[in-house]
Amino acid sequence: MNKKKVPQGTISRLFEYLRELKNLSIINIRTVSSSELGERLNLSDAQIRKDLGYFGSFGTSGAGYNIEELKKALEKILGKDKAWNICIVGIGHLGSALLGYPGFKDHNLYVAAAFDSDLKKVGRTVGNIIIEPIEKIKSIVSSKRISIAIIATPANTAQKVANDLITSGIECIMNFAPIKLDVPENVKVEDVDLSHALENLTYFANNEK
Amino acid sequence: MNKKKVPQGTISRLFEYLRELKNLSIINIRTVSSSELGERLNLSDAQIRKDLGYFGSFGTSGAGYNIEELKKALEKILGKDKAWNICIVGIGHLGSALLGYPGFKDHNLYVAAAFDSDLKKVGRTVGNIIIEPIEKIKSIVSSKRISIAIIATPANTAQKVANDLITSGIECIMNFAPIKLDVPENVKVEDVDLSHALENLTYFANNEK
DNA sequence: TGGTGTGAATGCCTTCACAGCG
DNA sequence: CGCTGTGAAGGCATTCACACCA
Repeated sequence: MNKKKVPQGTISRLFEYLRELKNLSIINIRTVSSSELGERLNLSDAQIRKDLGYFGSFGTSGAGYNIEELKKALEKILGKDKAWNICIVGIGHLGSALLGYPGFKDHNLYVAAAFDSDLKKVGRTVGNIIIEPIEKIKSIVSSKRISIAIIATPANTAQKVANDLITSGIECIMNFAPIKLDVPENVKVEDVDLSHALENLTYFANNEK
Repeated sequence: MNKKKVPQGTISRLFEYLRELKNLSIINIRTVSSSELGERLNLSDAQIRKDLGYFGSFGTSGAGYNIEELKKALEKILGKDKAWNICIVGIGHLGSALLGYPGFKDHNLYVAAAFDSDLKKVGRTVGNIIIEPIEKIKSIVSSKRISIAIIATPANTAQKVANDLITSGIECIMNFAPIKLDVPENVKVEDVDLSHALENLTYFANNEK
């Protein structure tokens, strides 16, 4: 078991492994080798063994990995065995879609609050969540023990919202606004800016053909 | 001017530079140095100079970069001076939100078609786009010269959709489905899987505190 | 003098290759 | 014999450091 820093991409790949293990489990396969798994995911066998190596030894020489065991181990590593409260800030087009997103519960995530600065929206119910005014972030985030926030506001208010969230003790932010948020080191930001992704594509379409 | 392979992250950062240059331009600043720009974006000055160096020399020794000039240069490099047709496949919660997303036109992107496999949805109009049956992908994508597709279908149909898109000559795919698409080398895929981003966050919340 | 452009150094991640184990 | 686990090698991206230029 290696205590060195785990590389960026390793965590994302562990989730891919877990997804694929579930698929294999469904079709009643019991065991898989790193090369079989790699072939299914377009990754090298060495990559997979190395990634797993950061967290322990899960395989059997000559036989590969027991799928049920590895699944359990990965679920533990990745925090899939616990539930998390999340909130969504900014209930525009995107925020509304997220409020209705059925995939959260698959990951043990529960939308515990929603906020918007527009007083016309405040008080409305979407799904079974009441939209709260943005001023209540501080009280609600801490009282409901929300650890993950999704920012779906316009760029110009995102930093202010982030600041409020941080003083309320948020741990993680998923940021849809097209700006780089300035946050302390102990807060993790995951940027999911649609424009950004699209921009990468237009660059490719423009240059690589 | 360097002809070597441009690193992964450089393109994304060029877009950040461009955004920030626009902000500076608005407040009537004419010139910026790599270190000033870096401070605003939380990046090192060397990083910025290196990134720009892949495409040419845009600065003046001792003075920094002329903002208007650099803006124009970046827009050209990044293909922001052209318009692109896109389509959206899978008009569920997410696909509908994307159809209503006002940000596309900011990037010169035009939604030229929408597809869904559910015949109850086919024929409906969202915004001013008629939802077409998924079987028409091949004919419409090529006839309307669509270069970018957004896949917002469930995971189990995403690969099939991708195959259809590829045979129709699509160049770029933005993939919201939680699977790794298998595509030829000349097609660029940008994964924007919400689950994936959320998973990274739960890992952080679980382990780094 | 202040700031660019860029080879060289560093550091991180992936791939290689193989000893060792079941 | 097949496959894991892991040091070593290799490759790619970022950072350093400085010659050179306005």
